[in-house]
Amino acid sequence: MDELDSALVRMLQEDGRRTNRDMAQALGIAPSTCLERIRALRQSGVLTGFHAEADLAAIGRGLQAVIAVRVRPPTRAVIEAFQAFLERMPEVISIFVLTGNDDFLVHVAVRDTDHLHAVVLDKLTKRPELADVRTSVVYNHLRKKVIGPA
Amino acid sequence: MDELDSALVRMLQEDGRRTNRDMAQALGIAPSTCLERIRALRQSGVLTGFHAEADLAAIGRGLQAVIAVRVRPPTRAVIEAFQAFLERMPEVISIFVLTGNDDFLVHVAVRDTDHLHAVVLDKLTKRPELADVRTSVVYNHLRKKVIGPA
DNA sequence: CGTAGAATCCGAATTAACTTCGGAATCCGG
DNA sequence: CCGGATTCCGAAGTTAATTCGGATTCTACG
Repeated sequence: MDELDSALVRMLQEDGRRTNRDMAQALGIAPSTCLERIRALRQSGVLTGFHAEADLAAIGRGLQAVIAVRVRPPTRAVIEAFQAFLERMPEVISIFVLTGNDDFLVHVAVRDTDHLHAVVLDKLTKRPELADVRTSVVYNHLRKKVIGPA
Repeated sequence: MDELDSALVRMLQEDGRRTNRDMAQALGIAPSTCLERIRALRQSGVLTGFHAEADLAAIGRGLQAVIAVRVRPPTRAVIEAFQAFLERMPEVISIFVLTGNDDFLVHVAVRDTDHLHAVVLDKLTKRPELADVRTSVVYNHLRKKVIGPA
């Protein structure tokens, strides 16, 4: 993980389709060297994948919310079962498992408020282990693409 | 946005480096057609970008937390200034602007607990508009890669 | 220092993919 | 049924990815 590797990670976080040649030229190294570096970064688990990002509104899911959830009892079995349940819900796009008062923070993307209401009332509150739910609508969600080393 | 477009978005969300030829073959269309479809999806804003994903632990930021923040007064000027401040913090990887009791949910990735403590005490609580902070450590964060239409 | 071994890097050649574009096919409104 | 517009295809040309043998650099140890 030298300066070259960091630069490559940064460039690929910014644009996952930037060509190998282009990056090699930007860094002043040979394309074959650049390719080998990136292969090593993948192999070693620094780069975990490449993904396209889709506009949520464009695919009919323009409303986002975060739902704080408390489950009882907060045992491993209950937590893991509830997490598996969340993962299978198509409305869920991200799950935080937390310390503190709430056990989960569930990030959902839905069609509209009716859809959101249905998710909370018809899916979440159907679960007997669910002890408490607080839903907040998301006005805006910013996600940083480039994340540098500490 | 027909069935072909949805399939392409799904495939590229899963693997942003999947080749055009490969996807064309999987869908039974010509590579040139496939390319044109993807160009149109980008042009129309459905596909917003391609990004590499890096392992946070591998880049020395293995500890995540979500910080619920309330600012006073919750005016546009204050909210926007605080958001701009958050965006400039390198520890912040994602920001939710919310309805409800808290105004922001700040997702941070830091080196260790000392680093987290420093972020909260030395950066956030330095801001005079900050009225309330609650920090929760993240045990686990799952992010769905493939997000289908509603 | 000097050296041997390992790791890294390079560059040319091969392979594969992207991209363009003219023409055929299809769709759709009148 | 017809005309126009859109979409789709496939071949050709361009560019990029990938491989690999040799040269260079680094490193540990005598």
